[in-house]
Amino acid sequence: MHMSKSSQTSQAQNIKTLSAIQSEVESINRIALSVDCVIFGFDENKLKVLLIRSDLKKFQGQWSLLGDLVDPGEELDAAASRILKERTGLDDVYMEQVKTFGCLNRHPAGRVVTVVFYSLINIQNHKLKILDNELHWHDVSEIEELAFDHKQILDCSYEQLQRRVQEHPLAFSLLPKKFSLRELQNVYEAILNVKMDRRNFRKKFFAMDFLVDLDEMETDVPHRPGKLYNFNYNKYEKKKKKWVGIDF
Amino acid sequence: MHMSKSSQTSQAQNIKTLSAIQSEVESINRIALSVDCVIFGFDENKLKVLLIRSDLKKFQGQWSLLGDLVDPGEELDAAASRILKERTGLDDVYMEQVKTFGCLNRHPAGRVVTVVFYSLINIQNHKLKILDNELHWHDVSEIEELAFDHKQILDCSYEQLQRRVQEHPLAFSLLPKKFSLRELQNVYEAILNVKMDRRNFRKKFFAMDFLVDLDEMETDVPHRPGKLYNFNYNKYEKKKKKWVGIDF
DNA sequence: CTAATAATGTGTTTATTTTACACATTAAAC
DNA sequence: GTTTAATGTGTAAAATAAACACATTATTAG
Repeated sequence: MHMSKSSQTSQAQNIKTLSAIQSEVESINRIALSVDCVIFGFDENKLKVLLIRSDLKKFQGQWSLLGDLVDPGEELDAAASRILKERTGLDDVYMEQVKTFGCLNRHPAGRVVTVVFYSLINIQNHKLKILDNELHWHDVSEIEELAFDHKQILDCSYEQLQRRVQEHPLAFSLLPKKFSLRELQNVYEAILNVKMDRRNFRKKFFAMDFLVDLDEMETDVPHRPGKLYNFNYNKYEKKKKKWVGIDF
Repeated sequence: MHMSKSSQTSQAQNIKTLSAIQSEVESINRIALSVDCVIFGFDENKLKVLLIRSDLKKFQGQWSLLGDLVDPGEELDAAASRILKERTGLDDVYMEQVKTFGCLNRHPAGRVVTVVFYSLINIQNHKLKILDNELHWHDVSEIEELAFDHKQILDCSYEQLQRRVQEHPLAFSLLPKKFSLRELQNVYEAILNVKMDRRNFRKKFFAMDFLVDLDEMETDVPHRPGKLYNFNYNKYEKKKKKWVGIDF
């Protein structure tokens, strides 16, 4: 960052002292910083997102994403991890920064700029920590309104997830370590909102050669059980492709 | 954002008052917010980025991106536009948010979180406003070190540009309104750092059917002049494809 | 126990897309 | 007017993606 606004510079060299910058930071700064977490899960063949009842009067009764102010001594992703851990009990979770939302009027308490992260978690792995307010999974496709600008944030995060899941092996983070090809296809169909051909889907994943056949079968399914697989991230890291093309 | 840290809530409903939130914001907030602009241009068949000499003693002599603190009453993208306008004289420029960088120690003056935008401008359209410090175009491929964490920011922005340019018609923003197919190919080759087949490149763009043949020819080229085209954004908006696939 | 059900598992054919590749044409430079 | 260096064009081969049907297996219902 180049701080062009300051005029307290040593004129000869036009080089600012550190203390000049520091006081500049102190005086100008009237912006609060928060993080919001878009926590995606997958259940009942649907993409879900974790929401909580808003604790603001203005949005009473409405649902909102999980977020909190960032502590001045806290890294951004650490703040997001803290929120996730508090609410789901999980750490070591796939997380990615989405975008920062800073509209002047997005928060009724004043200027609050929020850095958004999305996470992918395996719903079966965790127990929700319902603390102050209700905490529930909601179908992403059925959400029409949220508190603050959180609908817009959710839409943006979902679109980013849709883009990323097509080029990176994210889908596995939504599933148990062992999964069937049917479950994997269900994840893709839910995220991308399309139907895929079962045979071509299998062919594609076997051709990639990142799935490990565990020689185990599904249990407790009301039909012929399928084989279980897991994803070999090491193999992926070695072989992942860099494609170059123009397509729009 | 759900502000779980506060304990000054109306206990019955667990609903916070606005003033409780406001004072919370006031007291907790010790983080400064800036924007940084990664301004890309294209010249001499190379991708360029606009840099300025750092005005911080600690980074004396090093180059840095253009940035500034965000005014509390200023939108994030407005701050980025302001910087761009100040330095290049241009508005109405392609701009996209990249990511927010907030490492605790990224700025020597204290906690400064910065929202990064990249812009694409046509170098021939503007006159640099060299104010306090030197302002120069640099080959992106030759930059090895920058002040602050700006090298990391540049790398991240460049990678985002590489991804985006393959799926969206951004390249045109780096060229004059009228351009030859050769120039267009040069932009892609510079950004993606690959060589492409001239015939296949032409075939691909003609098939897309977004280029308008202007019935004009290049002038002042030391060889047979090529035809000039421009890009029809309206047609693109109507026909752009949503592709769905899995590829990694 | 048997039959019906509902899912898994597997190959081939066709269409589409991408890649590789060569020669005639045009204007500028000498 | 000859040389030079770029533009402009088409086709064949290869790779990828899409469409498509039937036998198999475990569970469920009768």
